[in-house]
Formats: sequence, C-alpha cells, structure tokens
Amino acid sequence: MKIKPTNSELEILQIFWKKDLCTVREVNEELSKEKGTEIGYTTTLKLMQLMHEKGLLSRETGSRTHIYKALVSHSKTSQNILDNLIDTVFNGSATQLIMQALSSKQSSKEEIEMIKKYLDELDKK
Amino acid sequence: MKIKPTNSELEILQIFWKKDLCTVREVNEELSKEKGTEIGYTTTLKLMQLMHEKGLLSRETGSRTHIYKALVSHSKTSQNILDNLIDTVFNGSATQLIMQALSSKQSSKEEIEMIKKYLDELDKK
DNA sequence: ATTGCAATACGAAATAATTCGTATTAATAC
DNA sequence: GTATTAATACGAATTATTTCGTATTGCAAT
Repeated sequence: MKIKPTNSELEILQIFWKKDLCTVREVNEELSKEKGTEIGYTTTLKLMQLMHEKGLLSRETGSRTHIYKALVSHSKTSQNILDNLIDTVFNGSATQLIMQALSSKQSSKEEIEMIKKYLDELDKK
Repeated sequence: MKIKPTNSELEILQIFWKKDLCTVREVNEELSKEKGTEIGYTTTLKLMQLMHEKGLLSRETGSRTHIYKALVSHSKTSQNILDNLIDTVFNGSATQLIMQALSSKQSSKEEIEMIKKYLDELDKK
C-alpha cells in the first residue's frame, strides 16, 4: 500500500503533524492563515471527509464536533514522496538528490556539521 | 517564473534529459517501454504539444517530423521541485530532507564518502 | 497520379482534484 | 419551546490533467 496524498491533502497533513488532533474549523483557519486567503469552510470539510474515507485521517464522532487525527506519519509519508522523487527525477539515486538539495540552499555550518555527524553514524553500521 | 511540470510532463522531461533531441514517436516508444504498457501515440503527441505551448519544450518544424528539445534543465527543474518539497513537507529545512533521504535508502560506503567529500567542499567556501 | 503510411492538429471524452452552495440537524441561549 | 448558531452531509460546478479518436496532410513507393 502506497500513500500518495494530493497537494491539498499534504497541506492538511502538515497541520496535523504539528497539532495531532484538530477539528475542521481549526484546520480551516490554519489553512486560510497560511495561504493568506480565506478558504470556504465546507471546502476544508469535504477534503477532510475524503481523507477520512481514504484512510488518511481518523475521526472521532462522539461529540457533535468531530475530532480528526492523522493516520499516516510524517516520516512514512515524506519517505514515500522522496522515494517517488528519487525514482522519477533522480534516476534512482538518493545521493544525487542529496547533493542537489545541498547545492541550492546554502546550509549553515551547523547544519553541515549535523549532516556530517549523521553520516559518521551511518558509517559505523 | 516557476516551473511546475505535471507528473506526465516530468516523465517526458526525463526522457529528454537523457537524449536531448526526440521525435514524438521516440518519446512515445520510450514511455511505453518504461510504463510497461502501450500508450496511444496521440496521447504523447498532445502532451508534447501542450508542453511546447507552455514553454517546456522547443520544437523544430523544418521537416515533416518535428524535433523536440527540453527548454528546462534537469537541475533547474529538480531544484524547484525540491524547494517546493522542503517548503511543504520539511518545514523549510533542507537538512531535514537530507537526513530523511539518508535514513531510508542505505547508501553504500562509496556514496557516503562522496557526500562527505561534497560537504567538505562546501565547508571551504 | 494513386495508394498507403505516418505525421500533425484539434476537439472532446474520461478522470482526478478542488471548491462551494444548500439542506439538515444538534446544541445553546434566551 | 423557539430562535440562533455552528456543525455535518452531500451533490454538483469548476478546474486541471490525461487520454484518445477522427480529420487532414505530406511523403514515398509503386
């Protein structure tokens, strides 16, 4: 089973990865804030209902106001996206992707150090 | 100007990044081969025409059989995709993306070495 | 010249993704 | 208990993407 959220779905998942439990209204407000423009409440509602049907979100219907929760983790999801990207754009080479990512955003010294440490860890295994 | 090719467009660009100049037929055959299933010739044709209109491909119409060429580079395009991904999924942190990419695909020792070298280069500047 | 093949142009169907309006219903406040 | 508010359900319009069929035309072989 491969998870392939659409763009809008990703935007919503983002919010859950920061907040865990959300109502439709909360998500809608957060979305509007981030996009800078007002989004129809029912637009968000519909999206979240679809995501629930697809198994991306769980839903607690005990009270009138439903509470949603992400059923897919950030790491699993982003890994899938990366795998797909590596496959379709970087010729199957994660290394290529990494070097490309490094080349643009000039990372700070601290970040580079952090990555180096991480690589050393990997090396040991 | 931001380049945001659709999925199908990316698949086609892939081919150009390996081959530079292509006819519709060549692209169609390559696509079919990679997907494992036969794709209608006119499907590919239409896509390439649209890509031409959008400025993703140039077209040489001197002879009856048109010759196409990518107008967007692999590095520019993949950079855009990565930037977007970093923004929407990795909270703006390239480092986070890189570490995630490292964590899954266990890279070979050679690859890790290559990345380390690359980091050292960056460090010097 | 005529036929047949292979190419392009173009419209439009099929599918997927996004957005929103209206109806209904539950909870709350008076 | 009635009115108001805020929530869900659901259908459907809109937009974007993908796919393909048909018409037309140029070229080459006969």
